[in-house]
Amino acid sequence: SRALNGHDNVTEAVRAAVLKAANDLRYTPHAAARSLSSKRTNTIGVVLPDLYGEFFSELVRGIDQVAREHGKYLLVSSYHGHPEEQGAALRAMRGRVDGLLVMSPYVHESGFLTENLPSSLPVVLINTHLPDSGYLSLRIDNHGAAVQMVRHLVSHGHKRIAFITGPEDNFDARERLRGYRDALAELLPGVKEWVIPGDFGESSGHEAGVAIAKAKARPDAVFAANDMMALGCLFAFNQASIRVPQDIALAGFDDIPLARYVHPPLTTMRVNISDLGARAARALIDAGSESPNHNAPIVAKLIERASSETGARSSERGDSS
Amino acid sequence: SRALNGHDNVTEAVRAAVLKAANDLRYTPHAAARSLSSKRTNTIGVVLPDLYGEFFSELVRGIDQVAREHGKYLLVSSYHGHPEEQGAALRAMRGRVDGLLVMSPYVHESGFLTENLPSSLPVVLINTHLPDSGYLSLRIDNHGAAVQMVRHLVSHGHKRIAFITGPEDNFDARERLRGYRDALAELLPGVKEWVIPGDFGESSGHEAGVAIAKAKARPDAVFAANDMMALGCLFAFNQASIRVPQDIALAGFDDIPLARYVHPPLTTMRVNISDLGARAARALIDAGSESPNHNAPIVAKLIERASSETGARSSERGDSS
DNA sequence: AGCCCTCGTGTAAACGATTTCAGATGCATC
DNA sequence: GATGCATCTGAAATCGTTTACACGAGGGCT
Repeated sequence: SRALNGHDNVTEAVRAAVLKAANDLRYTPHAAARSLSSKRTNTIGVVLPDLYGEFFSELVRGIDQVAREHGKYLLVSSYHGHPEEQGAALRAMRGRVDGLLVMSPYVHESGFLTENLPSSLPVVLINTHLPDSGYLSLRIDNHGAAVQMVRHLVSHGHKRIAFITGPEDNFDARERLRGYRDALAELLPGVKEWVIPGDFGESSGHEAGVAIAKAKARPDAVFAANDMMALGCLFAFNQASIRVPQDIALAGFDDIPLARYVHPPLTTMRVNISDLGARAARALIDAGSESPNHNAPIVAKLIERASSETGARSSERGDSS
Repeated sequence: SRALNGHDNVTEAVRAAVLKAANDLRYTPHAAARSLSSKRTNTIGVVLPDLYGEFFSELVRGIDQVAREHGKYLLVSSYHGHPEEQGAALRAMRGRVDGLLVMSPYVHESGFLTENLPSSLPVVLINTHLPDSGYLSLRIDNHGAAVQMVRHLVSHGHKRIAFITGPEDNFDARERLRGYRDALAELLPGVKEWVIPGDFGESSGHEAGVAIAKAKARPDAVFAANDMMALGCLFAFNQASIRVPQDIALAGFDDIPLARYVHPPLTTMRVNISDLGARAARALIDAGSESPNHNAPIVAKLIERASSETGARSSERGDSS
């Protein structure tokens, strides 16, 4: 063991002999036994609500990158919205991992989470609303991003700005809504908010678009809490022969790959998700050393495209990825 | 242990007492210790070349789904094309997992793989070229899919069909090329093949498109070995004012989400990737019981869209996902 | 020369579960 | 009433490492 693990209290001659023997015998250490005695697993646990879609794919990719740099393995687990599965997943991590990355974007579960998070392991929360828990927590600055977008729309002269919300129990969605409201109150005092319910799905965006098309007084601009709803909305506008951006401006949130390719290309907020994952992983690995910037929220970047332009111009085609 | 693990040789009274005590103490079994003694980890290892992009995201999702149904955990590992990392990853799985799902789409490494795959664990290969290894191996019927696509193009009256290849050392790419050649030889004997090198990247597709645009005699149709290259090619055609499909038909492979949204929507081959992952996981879990259909290749489905239509028609907009 | 300290190596305890094995208890049978 | 058998429980071995500890040899110092 001493020879193989590179301890310094072993003669080079002996080490060479051991190494040769190990190689000859095709010896591979048994990870479970090693973990049991050393109390380290070299594995970090990742507990996510789902694995579907680009967001999680990118998140895991960022985590994986940092993990590999540090020689850590990744134990992933998704719970598909079932709290009991999430609890089971969290508890089953004991003895399996050295630390946990947990994402739980549901606002109602804060008690549940503190109940089930293992106390003995370092934990980093991702985009999870758990106030005053003492856990390290990384999040996207959804509020600031929404403010930024409203500011952009207002700067283009729009006054009546409608907002299509996400699911009520989703923390990101709430923060975006809050940003919309705050920005509106600050930039356009006296103008009433216009909030249309949605659920992040394309069809709910479509319904919202239909509702807007039917309204007697249409808004100048529509800000959807995510791109999929914005696309649904755009589709509804197309069907109703409402031109974007000439008749109505449209903006989304997430910058999904499609956003660049639709007609007109969609103005949206981009969040570097793999960076979010990478920073979370780094924060977990550095846990204890308390780098202060670990807690800084991830700021989103405004991606201006044709869907929010003031004049009608030609379409943009993005760079290839 | 007997009480907690539901063995039947324990009185209900005792079991209840143990369960209560365990609950009071917030006892959680230590996975490493359990694995060491029981020789089971309830974990399956997934070794992939990368985690980037929709393909791997979907693959992992399919695997995860089946794994969760069976109460298994997932240890994922990517090696980013570095064989030494891949070897290390494979060896480090000992004592960590009960079985391995391995994808290694490089044709040149067959010796390397047999060398590093742990002999003691059940292994299922995904889209990996390793002839006569005895391992269970699931693959996509790339050859058949390419044949199907060429058949489709030919049935629309195209005769001069160009093919943009993928990376030379990629097994999928090779199979698609082989399918193109075989179909051409069968359906259009005497017509010479037209193969343009590519590397699966959008820019290589763009270069191929530029080359085709410059050619004195253009092909009737272009079949790209994947959608990204087809999109690059489409972009080049747009720049050269070549109309698709009126002047030239275009087809891709993969059915990435974008394919439906570009102008014109792209004809392509769809592979149910999450199903591939799910079937691989199922095969691994059932390892030993030898269900014969485990080895059946995954067949791709032709998705006909406007980019290969004979007459110029209006664009299609797909259903929302 | 004797002492102490350092360095390297062999031995054994610990890690926390599962599982085998040996008793103990209770019940039925002869 | 003794024997046998089935059932449950307690003790101990086991899994494959790491690490603490003890021991012996060698070198520098007084």
